[in-house]
Amino acid sequence: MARTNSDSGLDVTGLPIGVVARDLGLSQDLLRKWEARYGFPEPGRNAHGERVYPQAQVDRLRLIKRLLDAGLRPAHVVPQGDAALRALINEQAPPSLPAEDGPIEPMFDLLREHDVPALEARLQAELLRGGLEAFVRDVAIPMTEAVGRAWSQGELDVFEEHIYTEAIGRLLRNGIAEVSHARGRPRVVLTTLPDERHGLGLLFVAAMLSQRGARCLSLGTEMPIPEIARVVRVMHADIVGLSFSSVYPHRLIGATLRELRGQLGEGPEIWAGGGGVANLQHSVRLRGVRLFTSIDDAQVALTRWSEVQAQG
Amino acid sequence: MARTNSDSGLDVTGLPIGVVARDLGLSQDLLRKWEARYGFPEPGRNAHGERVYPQAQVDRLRLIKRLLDAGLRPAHVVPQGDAALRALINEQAPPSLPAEDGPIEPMFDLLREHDVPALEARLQAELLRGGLEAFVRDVAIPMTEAVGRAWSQGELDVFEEHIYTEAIGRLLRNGIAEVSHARGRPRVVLTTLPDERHGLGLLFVAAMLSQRGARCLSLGTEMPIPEIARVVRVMHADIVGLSFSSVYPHRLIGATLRELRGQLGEGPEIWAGGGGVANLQHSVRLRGVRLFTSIDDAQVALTRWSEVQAQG
DNA sequence: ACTTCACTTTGTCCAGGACAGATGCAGACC
DNA sequence: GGTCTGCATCTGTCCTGGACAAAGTGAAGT
Repeated sequence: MARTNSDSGLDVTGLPIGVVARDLGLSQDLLRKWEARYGFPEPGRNAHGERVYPQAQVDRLRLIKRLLDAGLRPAHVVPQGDAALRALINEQAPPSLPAEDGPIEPMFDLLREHDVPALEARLQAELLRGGLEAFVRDVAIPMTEAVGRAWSQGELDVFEEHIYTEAIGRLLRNGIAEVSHARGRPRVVLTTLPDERHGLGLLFVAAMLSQRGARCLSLGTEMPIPEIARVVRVMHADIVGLSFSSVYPHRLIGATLRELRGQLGEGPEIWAGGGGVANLQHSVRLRGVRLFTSIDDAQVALTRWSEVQAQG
Repeated sequence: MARTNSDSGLDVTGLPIGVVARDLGLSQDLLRKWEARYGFPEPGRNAHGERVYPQAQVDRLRLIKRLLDAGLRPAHVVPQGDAALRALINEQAPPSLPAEDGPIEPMFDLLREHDVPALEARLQAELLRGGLEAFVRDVAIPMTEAVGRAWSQGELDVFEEHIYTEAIGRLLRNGIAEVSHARGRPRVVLTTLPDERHGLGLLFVAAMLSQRGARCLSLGTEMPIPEIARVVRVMHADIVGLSFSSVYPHRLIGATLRELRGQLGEGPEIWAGGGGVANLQHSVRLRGVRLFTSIDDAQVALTRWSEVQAQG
C-alpha cells in the first residue's frame, strides 16, 4: 500500500526555487523564464503551488550551467536531455589529463582519501623543492584545474574542493608573505568584483609578481568598484589586478571594466585574467585594460611595466 | 545654463535595484515591498521606468539593515528618517570601547593608516607574546568587533576591513596548523551554511579547540547541508561547528539547524555560535543543538564532551 | 575582409496579488 | 507572578504575465 508522491497529484520531493537559484548561481526570474521558453526545468508544485525542483533536474541544470559558462547559447543547451548535454561536454573538454608521473596525481589521491595532513605536507614539500614560482606554475595551477574539472564532473565533492582550497590558500599566502617586499614596485592591488567569489587566481598572480619584486596587496573577493577606486587612490597603486572565473557572467565583464576604468582616472593600469576572460569574445576590446589568458602574460606584462618605468 | 537631472523630470543618478539588493544583502522583492508598504526607499526612475536608488537612500538602507539585524522590526525602522535611525542605533550600541591602553587601539591606528606590514608584524608579536588562546580572546575577537563596529558606522572602508580579515585570517590559520594534532579528539568539522559568508568566527573556534587537543577541519564558508552531512559521515566527525553572523536571516537559523539535525542522524553533536545566535529568541530551543553566546562556551563544552567520553 | 543594419535571443525589471510562518498581544489559567 | 493559548497582524518570498535593452547573429552592401 505504498503511497508515492505522484499518487497524490503533487510532486513534493525537491528543492524550492530560492535554494536552487542560489546553489546554481542563477536568478529565480531566469529559472522561470527558461521554464516558459524552453520547457525546462519543469518542476513539480507543492501544496501551495510553489515550484519544487527534483534533484535530477537540479543536476541537469548544473550541466547546463557549465556549458553556458563555456560560452554556448541557452537555446542550444537548455532544452537538451542529459545524454545530449554529456555529449556536448565531451566535445568541450580538452581531455588534457595531468601526467601520471607528475606531482599532481598522488596529491589528488590524497585529497580523495581526505588525508588532509598528508596533502598539506606534500604541497609544502613541493613548494620547498622548486620555489614559489615553479610551485604556482607546475603544481598549484594544474592541481586547481584538475580539482575544478573533477568537481564539475561530479567526481569530487564540494567539501573536498573546500579542503583543497583551504590548504593551497594557506600555503600561497605564507609564500607570498615571505617573499614580499615592503617597498617594491609596482604596487599591485588584487581583488575580484562583486559576484565573483573565486579568489585563488589572485593568489597565483600575487605569488608570481611578489616573487619578482612587486608589492602586492591582496584584498580578497567581491570588492565594489568605487571601493577599488578608493584603495588605488589611497595606496598609490600602479596596477589593479582582477580575476574573473568562468562562472562570472560574461556580459558584465566589459561593462564593469569600463566602469572601473572610468572611476580610476588615467594613471593606474588594469590587468584582468582568469577563465572568464579567456572565454571572452575578442570583440571586447577595452582601452586601458590588459587582458591575460595565461599566468605567463602577467609576468611578461610585469617585465614590460618595469622597462617602461625605467625609460620614462 | 546648467541642466540638472531633476530638471529633466527623471532622477538618473544612483544605483539600479539589482546592485543595491546585492550590496545590502536584501532581495529585490523586499526593496519593492518596503517601498509599497512603508514609503521608503523611494527611488527615482530612469528613462526606462526602472528604479534608481540615490546614494543617500542606500546609506539610509544600510542603517536600517543594521537595526533589523539587531532584532528590531521593519515597521518600527524602515519608515524612520536618518536622525531617528541614528538615535535608535545609539540606544542599541553598548558603547564598550576598547581600553585605550590595550593592544587594540594601536593596531586599529595602523589599519587606518594602511600600514599593512606593520599591522601584520604587530599582530604576529601579540600572538607570540601570549600564545594562541590568549591571542584569540584578548586580541583577535575584540579587534574584529572593533573593526565590525567601525565599518558599520562608516568609519572604516570596506577595503580596510578586507585588509584586516586577510591579515588575521592568515595568522590564525598558521597558528591552528601549528598546534593541530593529527589524531586528536574530538574531531570537529567547522563551516557555515549557504548565504553566510563570514568565516572568521570559525577560525576563532578552531584555534581555541585545536589548542586544547581537538582535531579541527575547517571547510570555509557556505557549505550546503547535505554536503555537511556527507563530510561528517566520511570523516567520522564528532561535532559540527557552525557560525552565524548577525547578518544571517534569523528566521532561517531554526529551520536549517533542524534540517541539518535530521540529516546527521543521532551521533554527531551540533554546536552553533556567532552574533546571529546571540540575537536569537530564546524561544528557539532545539533538541540536539548546542547554542553558544560566547567563545568561552565552546571551551566549556569541549571540556564537558571529553568528560562524557571518558565516562562512557 | 569589414561595416551596417535589421532581426532574434536573453536576462532583468516591473506591477500587483497571494499566502505561510513569525511575531506580538490579550486573556485564561496555574 | 509566570506561562500557555488563540487570534490578528506583520513580513518575506513566491506567483503570473508582460516589457524592453543589450548582446549576439546573419545577410547585404562596400
